[in-house]
Amino acid sequence: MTDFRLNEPCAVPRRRDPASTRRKLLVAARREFSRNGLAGARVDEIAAQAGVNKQLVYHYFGDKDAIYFAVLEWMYDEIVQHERAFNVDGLDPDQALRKLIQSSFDYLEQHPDFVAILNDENRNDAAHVRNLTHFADIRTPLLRIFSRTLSQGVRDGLFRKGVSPEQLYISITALSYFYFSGMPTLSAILGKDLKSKSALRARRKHVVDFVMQSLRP
Amino acid sequence: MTDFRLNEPCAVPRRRDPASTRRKLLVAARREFSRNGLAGARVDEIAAQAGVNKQLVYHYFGDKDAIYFAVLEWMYDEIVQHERAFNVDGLDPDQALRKLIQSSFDYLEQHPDFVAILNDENRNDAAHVRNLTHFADIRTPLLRIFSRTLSQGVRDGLFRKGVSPEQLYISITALSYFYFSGMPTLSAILGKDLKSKSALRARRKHVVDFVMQSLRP
Amino acid sequence: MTDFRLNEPCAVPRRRDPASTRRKLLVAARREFSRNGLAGARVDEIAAQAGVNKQLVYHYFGDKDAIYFAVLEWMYDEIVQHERAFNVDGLDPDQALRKLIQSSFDYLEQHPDFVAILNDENRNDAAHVRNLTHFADIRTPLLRIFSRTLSQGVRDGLFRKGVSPEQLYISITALSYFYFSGMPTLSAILGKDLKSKSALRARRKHVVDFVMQSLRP
Amino acid sequence: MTDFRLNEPCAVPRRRDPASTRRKLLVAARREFSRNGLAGARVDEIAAQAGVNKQLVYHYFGDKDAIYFAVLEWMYDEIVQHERAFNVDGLDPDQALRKLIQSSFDYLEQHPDFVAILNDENRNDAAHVRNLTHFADIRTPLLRIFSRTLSQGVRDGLFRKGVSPEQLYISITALSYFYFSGMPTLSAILGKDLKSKSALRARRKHVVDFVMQSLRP
DNA sequence: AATGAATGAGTTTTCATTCAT
DNA sequence: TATGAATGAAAACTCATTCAT
Repeated sequence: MTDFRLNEPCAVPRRRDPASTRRKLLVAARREFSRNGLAGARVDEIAAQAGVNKQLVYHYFGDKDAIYFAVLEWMYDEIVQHERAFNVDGLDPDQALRKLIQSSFDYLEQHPDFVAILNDENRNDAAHVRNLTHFADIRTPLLRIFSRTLSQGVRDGLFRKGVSPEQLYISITALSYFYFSGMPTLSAILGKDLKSKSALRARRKHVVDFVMQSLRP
Repeated sequence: MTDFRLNEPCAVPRRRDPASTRRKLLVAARREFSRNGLAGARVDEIAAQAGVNKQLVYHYFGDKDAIYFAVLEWMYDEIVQHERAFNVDGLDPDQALRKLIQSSFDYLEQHPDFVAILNDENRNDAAHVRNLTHFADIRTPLLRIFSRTLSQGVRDGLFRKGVSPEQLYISITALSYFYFSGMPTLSAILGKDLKSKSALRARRKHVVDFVMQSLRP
Repeated sequence: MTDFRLNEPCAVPRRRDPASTRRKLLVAARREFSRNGLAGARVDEIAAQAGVNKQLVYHYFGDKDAIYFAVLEWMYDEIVQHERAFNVDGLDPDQALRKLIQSSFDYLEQHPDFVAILNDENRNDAAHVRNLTHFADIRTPLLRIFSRTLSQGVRDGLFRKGVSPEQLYISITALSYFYFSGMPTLSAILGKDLKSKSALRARRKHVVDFVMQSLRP
Repeated sequence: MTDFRLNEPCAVPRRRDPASTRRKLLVAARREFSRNGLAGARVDEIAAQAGVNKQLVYHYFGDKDAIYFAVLEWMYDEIVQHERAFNVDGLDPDQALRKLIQSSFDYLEQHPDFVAILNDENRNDAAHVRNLTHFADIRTPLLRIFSRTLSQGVRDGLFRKGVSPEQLYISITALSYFYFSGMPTLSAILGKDLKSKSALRARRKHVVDFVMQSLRP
């Protein structure tokens, strides 16, 4: 707003920075969509939060749906990147699985907007997510790790037989995801604050234990 | 259009049936809110689906928020009633817990609109649910059953020690709830239809097994 | 605006008069569309001119295109009615044709908005007019009269042979229509006011003479 | 994107061709205005069709109205040039008039965008056309030819007396102009394709005959 | 001369809500 | 109790125009 460097007129930073504008819009949109859902989100609010003219939403993305879609793509890219970075090489199945569970928990804790937006998508029958190019590819790396870890654990006598890797994948996700996604209602029902440091620590431990105990031979 | 019985102008049957009208509005509203969320739902659509005039929404409920709240109360009553009817007397802890898990799964399967609406509530920080009178009471009966069953199972040497009944309650709910709530996205990720008869049966079995195995001493 | 009959509370006229509202909207729309074309017309302006809330345009018609279409239908009905009322029975071909020409001239003079809207339609390739139900029916009565009058005049030795009734229909319309439709430009080119009483009288006479002279045997 | 010839930065050929750019914009604008009218035309579309940046419309012309005006001037110049090239010297009045009528018909057939834009101008009360410098001059040459031809024909006993050259000018124009301007609606009414080769030939002949017959003594 | 980002005012359309009967 | 007209505020989206490079 105020320019503090009087002697460097050409160094005035960030006037006309399309990449930055686009990014600011996406950040604001992600926030707005996660708070209010697709239907409840306001284009005006997105622009205001991004600190730019409303028309730029249309200039960069086309319409409300399109920027929503761009947010989904962004979230998707983040996850793919996160999972690509994930590495359990050298760990025994027990350690690998613990790490997987914790990683899943931590990711959801750190990305509450992801949880919120995904819930809205699911209510809407994943209408947009379906159209993400190669969306299904998301499963390959993670499921492969699950499968390999599980079968190796079974072979090593660490895990019991008969557990489907897909069901296990759903269950591990469920145990963390629902905690965050259902937190407001759960807090009301249980009458306690579930997002306190200690509550989070307790839940994280419970999830790991719950799964590992279930897999005992 | 034209009434052919001239002598009984008031005998025209079923025009004016307040109770029925109210019920039809609630049914339509539940459907509309579950499909589109609070923000996305349309008062026009609710009235149209109920087959009555839009003004009656305001006549019976006050405003959009109020009918949404009425839907929440209705859902809440249903659950309370369902849980009140729930009975594990005479069952040993193992059987009781299995029944609890299955019951939870079945209830969610049969009430997809409940799942959808609750998700929207959670995104909105449970703003309305909080205001349900005695909402917290919902926990008492169910948690008491959990606690009793769990501690008795531990005492009987059927279940391992150290599992918090609250965490167990969350986990059991999570394993079923997330399956339904995340179904559209999960289907896309896993590339299979999760709402088929066989998929539902498999998941139900997995959830019961997963929990029971985890509780082994 | 002001109610002058104080003693008849139930006679207070025109609060809630849907038919009147719809009519007022149509009148305002016809005016607005004729002045500014479909693209240039403003829904706001239509509502303001009708003295009602803008939303009523959508309530009664759907959208801007729909009220435009309704205006076209109205104009079409007017013409059909006008032509249906047209009667040359008992007149000899010469008199009948003169009457036809004058009637055509007079109708266009009295309906300048018709001319303006039709021009816009034509620029837009008659996109809407095409969809008027039975639009083609408009030709039947008028063309039939032309054909009959013409052939009878030929038979009676009043008119020369070899004139196509369709060409004649187009020409008679053209001679009047273009005068009104092109009036602003023509006035500028010729440097005189073409809509003055005397100019109109002169043109009307010219058109009749021009056609009748042309048909001489 | 990157220029690889470091020593001839300005030698990049044909980027920057002001005259060509201006021309391309005018061509695109004429097309756009004729299709959509002044109100319906889009500056974006004009630039896109011209294949240049939108800002150049403002650079070269000022604003939307100004480029519209430039199109009118262009059309006006074309007509003036066309009429200046027109020559009936050495022809007897009969032949001269036939040539005039045919020329008028042919010009309109070949310039449908002229017809479209003029219609829009007329709906708008010729607001822009009025301001064309020396616009009225357009009449001088053509009307003079009409007057001379007509009076000479009367003198020669070829044409009847009492026909106003101005009315004749309007009528001749009307008979051709309306055919093209009203073609979409007329086609719909008459149920036939009026722009086919044979239909055009028939109309052209009819117009010439119609006028010449009318002028018989 | 040329580009594309950025702006603000406007324009259509939607929607919850109230009014009159 | 029931209906449909009517309203005003707000929302999405458009568009001519200007700015910065």
